[in-house]
Amino acid sequence: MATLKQILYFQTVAETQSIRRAADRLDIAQPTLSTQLAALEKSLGVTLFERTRRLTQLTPAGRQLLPAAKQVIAQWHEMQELAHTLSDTAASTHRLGVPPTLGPYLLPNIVPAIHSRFERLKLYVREEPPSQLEIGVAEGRHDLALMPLPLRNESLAVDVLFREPLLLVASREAGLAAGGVLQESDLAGMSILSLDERHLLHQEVQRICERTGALLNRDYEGTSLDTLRQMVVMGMGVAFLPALYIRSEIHRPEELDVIRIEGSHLFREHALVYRAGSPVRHLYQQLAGLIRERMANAFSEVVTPIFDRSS
Amino acid sequence: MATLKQILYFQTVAETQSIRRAADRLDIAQPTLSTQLAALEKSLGVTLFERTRRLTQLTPAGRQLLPAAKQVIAQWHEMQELAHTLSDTAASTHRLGVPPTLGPYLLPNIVPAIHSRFERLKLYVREEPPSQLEIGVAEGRHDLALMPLPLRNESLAVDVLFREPLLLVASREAGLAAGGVLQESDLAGMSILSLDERHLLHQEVQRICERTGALLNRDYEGTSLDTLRQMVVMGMGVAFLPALYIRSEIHRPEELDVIRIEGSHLFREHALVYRAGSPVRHLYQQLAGLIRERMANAFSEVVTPIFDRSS
DNA sequence: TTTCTGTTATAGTTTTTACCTATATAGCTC
DNA sequence: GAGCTATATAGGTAAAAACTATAACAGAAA
Repeated sequence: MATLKQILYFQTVAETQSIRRAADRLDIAQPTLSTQLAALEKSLGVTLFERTRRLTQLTPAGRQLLPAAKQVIAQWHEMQELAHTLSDTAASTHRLGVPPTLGPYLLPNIVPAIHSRFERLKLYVREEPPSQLEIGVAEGRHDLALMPLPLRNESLAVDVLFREPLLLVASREAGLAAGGVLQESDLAGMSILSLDERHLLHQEVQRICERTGALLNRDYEGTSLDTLRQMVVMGMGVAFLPALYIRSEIHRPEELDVIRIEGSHLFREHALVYRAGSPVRHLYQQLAGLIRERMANAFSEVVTPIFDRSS
Repeated sequence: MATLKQILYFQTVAETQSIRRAADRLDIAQPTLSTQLAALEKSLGVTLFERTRRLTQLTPAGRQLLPAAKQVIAQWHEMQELAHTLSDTAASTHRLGVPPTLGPYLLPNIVPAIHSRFERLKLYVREEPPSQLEIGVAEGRHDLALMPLPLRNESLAVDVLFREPLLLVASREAGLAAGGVLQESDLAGMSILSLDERHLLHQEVQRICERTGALLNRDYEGTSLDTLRQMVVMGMGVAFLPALYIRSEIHRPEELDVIRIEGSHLFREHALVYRAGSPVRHLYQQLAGLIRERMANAFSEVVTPIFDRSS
C-alpha cells in the first residue's frame, strides 16, 4: 500500500517538473525522492514520469492520475483541518439524551447558556425514557444524558445537578389550598395519581406515599406529565408534579391549586450522566458545573442547588 | 504525516467496534493496531476512540472524523482503479500533434483503425505547423506527432510511415494533361506555386525545382493547401500538391488536371515522431506499424508503403 | 573533441518505524 | 477468586525510508 507521503511526492514532482527541485521543496534528499517515486510507480503498476536529463515530465497515464492524487491529498488536508478544530473537544457534536419529563422544560433554559460558554460545541438532543437513557449512555448510543436519579447502573459517572421540588397539584374544586401550604401529615389517606411505573416519577411518588400514608391510585396512570395534569383537572385526584413542569406549563392558575408541603423533602434529583471512561469527561464536568450555576442563578425559586462536588 | 494504512485502520476499528476484531480482519497483530491507532491519534491531535473492556467506540470527535477518513480512503481507491485501467498503456489519452496540411486528410482514415485496434486509447489531437510540432514533442507539449520529414531535432525517435507522392496540378486551360503523365524534363522553365517557406512542402518543392530546372514562383505563396489550389484554378501557375490532399479535396476534376511525373521520386515522407525516451515508446511503435499497414492496404493507389523497420 | 554542469539512478549505511511475540493490566462473568 | 476477554506495554526484529557518496548520462561550454 502506498503512503500519503508518496502521493504528495508525486504531486510535487509533477508541479516542479524536476525530481531535484521537488526534493528541495520537500526538504528531502534527491535519491530518497527517486526511490519513493519508483516505489509508488511499482505499487500503482504505472509509469508516472518520463525522466530526461533536462526535466522530468508526466507520462500520459501520470497526467491522468495527477488529479486523482490531488484529490487524495486534498481530502487528507480536509481531515487534518477538521481534526484541528475538533482537537478542542468542546468543538464536537455531543449526543445528549433527556427524558421527555424534563427536556422540554429544562433545555430551553440551559442550552443558550451552554452555547454562550462553549461557542462551537453542538448538542444533538434525543428524548427517551430514563431507563433507556441509562442503557443508551452505557452502550454509547448517547455521549451524555440529563436525567433524574437514581441510576441502576453503577459504572456510569454521575454529576448531580440540582433538586427539583415535587409540588402537590389539586383541582380548584378539591379546596385543599389552605394558603398554598400543607403539612406532610395532611397527605394521609389522599388518593395520589401518578405516571406508569416505567417512569422514575412513579417510584418517587410511591416512596412518598409509603412515608406519609397517602394512597397511590394505580387505576389511572398517566403516560405523560400533560395527561397527568389533565387527570387532576378532571377531578380524579391529586398528583405530584415537578416544579419545572409546573413553571412551564401551568399557565392558568384558576384551574389548579399548587400546594407546597411544609418542611418535607419532596423532590427529585437530576444529574448529568456519562461513561466514566469517556475521554472528554473533563468537558462534561465543566458542563455540569455550568448547568448547576445556571440553575442556582436563574431558577432559585424552583430548584435547590447542589454545590459543585466535582474535581 | 499519517499513512493511508493508519486511516484504513481507523475506519476498520470504527466499523468493528473492536481493536481485536479489526486486527483479525486486517490480518495484523492486535498490538500493532493499538500502536498505529495511537500514532494516528497523536498525529491528528484528537482522541478517536473510547477504549472500554467490552468494546471500543468512537468519541464525538472520532465520529465526525470518520466520514472524512472514508473520503480519503475512497479517493485512494479511485486513484488505484484509475491506475489499474491506465496500467494498460493503451488506455490513456495521448496528445497527438498533426500539421494542418496532413491532419484533415489523413486522420479520418487512420483514427478509426487505431480505435478498433486499441479500444480504450484516446487521442487528443492538436494542429500546428510541423516546425512547432517538432518543438512541441521535444518539450513534451505533445506525446507524439504525425508529420512530414525531415526533422531538425536529432534526438527524437522517428518511425517512417509512408511516402506520399506530390502530384502536379494545373488548370484545365494550361493544357498540360498529355495523358495525365509528364516527364521530369518537361518541368524545366515552368512556374511553380507553393506555400510560404515555413511549410516543409516549400522546401520539398524548392528541391524539386533545383533538380528539374523549374522556377519557384515566390511572388504568390499560399498559406494553406486550399489557397494554393485556388491559385492554380485561377491560372496563376501550376503547383505540387500532396496526393492525400488531392484525394480528399479535388472533387471536381473538370477544374484541374492532376498530372503524375513519370519515373521521378517526387514525394514527401511522413513519420510518427516521439521522444526516444518515452516510457510508452513500444505502444507508439505499434501505432506506427498499424498506420503503415492501414495505408498500404487502403491507400495503395496514393501512397508508397514503407516496410516496418522497427524492433 | 574534451570538459563542465546539472539531472537522475544506484550503492551502501543509518535511522526510523511498522510489525511481531510475550506479557501486563483491567474489567466482566462465573 | 479464577477464568475470560479486551487493550496496553515491553522488547526485539525486519522492512523501509531516510541519508551520503558516487555513478551515469545528456547538454552546454570551452
